[in-house]
Amino acid sequence: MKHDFPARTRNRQSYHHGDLKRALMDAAELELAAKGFEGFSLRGVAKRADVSHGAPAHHFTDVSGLLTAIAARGYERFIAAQNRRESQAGDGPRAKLVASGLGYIDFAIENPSLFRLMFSSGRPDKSNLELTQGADAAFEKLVGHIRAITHSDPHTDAPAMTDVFAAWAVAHGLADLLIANGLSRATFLKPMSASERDEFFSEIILRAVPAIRDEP
Amino acid sequence: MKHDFPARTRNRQSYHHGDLKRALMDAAELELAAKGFEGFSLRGVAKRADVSHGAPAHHFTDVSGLLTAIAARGYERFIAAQNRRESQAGDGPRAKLVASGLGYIDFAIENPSLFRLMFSSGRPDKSNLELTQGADAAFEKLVGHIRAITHSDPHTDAPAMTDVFAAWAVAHGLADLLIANGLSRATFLKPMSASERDEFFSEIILRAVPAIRDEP
DNA sequence: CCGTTAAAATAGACAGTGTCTAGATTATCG
DNA sequence: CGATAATCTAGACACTGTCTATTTTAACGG
Repeated sequence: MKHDFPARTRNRQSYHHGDLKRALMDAAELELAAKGFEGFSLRGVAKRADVSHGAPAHHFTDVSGLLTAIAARGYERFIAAQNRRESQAGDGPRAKLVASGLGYIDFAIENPSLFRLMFSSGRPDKSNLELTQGADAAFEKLVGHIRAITHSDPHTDAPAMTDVFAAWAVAHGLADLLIANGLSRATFLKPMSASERDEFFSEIILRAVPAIRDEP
Repeated sequence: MKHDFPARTRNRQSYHHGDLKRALMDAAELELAAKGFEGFSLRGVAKRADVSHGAPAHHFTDVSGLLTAIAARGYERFIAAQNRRESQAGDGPRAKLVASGLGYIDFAIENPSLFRLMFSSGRPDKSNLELTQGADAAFEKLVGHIRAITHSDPHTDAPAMTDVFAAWAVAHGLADLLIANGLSRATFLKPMSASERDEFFSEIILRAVPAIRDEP
């Protein structure tokens, strides 16, 4: 016998958790937001879920597996953030594109560590199906906006695909610079209110897809 | 007596290294390039420099100090990469701006981990003087390009500062997406040669600063 | 309902990490 | 030449991720 004292040192009704997988993902998001991307620890996640340090392995294999799951779920919120902005936006396809970009930036500001995990780290397993599905969905959303503006399919029309990447690069660049605090260089001109900031970003996003490409 | 065997187990002439600080920085860049940003280890750097694991602390305090120094030195190469492109470019200020952006991207592709360290990680100490000087120099370089195009000073003229951030965001977004492999979505249309890729990026960068803003 | 089997969760061990500290070695300079 | 400071070493500590044996519980076929 290895353990000569009761194993149940944790305050939980049953030995089995019931829904540990989800609980671990919730705990992992908290850990990520609290400790940041660098200080993230698998054992810290286990502590948050009030579970032994080895428990996560059974559901996620290793830390990369957990982070992959977190990143995949992140795409849902990522798309939700864009939808939120789009529903508040005006009608035209350009307005929708701009709103989508603002949602992109919203998401980065609200979840900087998760954003970095998803877009700027090699940690999630990019061959994971759920992850690639999330990324594909986000990409196709953007593709749809450009199609609505240009009336041509980016998947077969190279100039339209250029528009896709121009818009993506601008939104991504703004978001990444923002959470790296690079924009503090801009606001020293004058501190911006929320609506001023939206206006500032909107103009920059609009430049990515020149009006000349609009189809009536 | 604590050490009962000769302390000099390393194949070096003298106990003192001579130029350990520089040697550690070189080793750290190798380690960063080899193990990537995640797998970077201070002890691994010490091994590369053939020095005890505690030696780096004397020159850099801790791992953050070493990474800060690496990031600061990274700006020199970052600016050099831009200068290389600018010297090959045509005359006009727009051509110089585009070249600078292509250099931005070159740097990211050639040093992806270093790029991430500099722009997308909280690890370097941003209050460090040499680091902020490097970042400022890079920023002022861009400011100069926009000033040459618009003939107005971004530091006092808000529209010109908007141009600065538009150009910065586009270049940064393209670079960051590239090293995250996001561009693989574009090249499935057709694989691009180096010059085609330059053309592709150039067009996108140009959109950031509309021609209407040119001053003769 | 019971016994067997699979799943879920535990705690211990191991190598590796960053940082701290005491000690050993050497350069520097009055 | 001798004192002092700088440099480097090696051991310790707490922490990390992963592996393994073990315990507890759920699920399910008879």
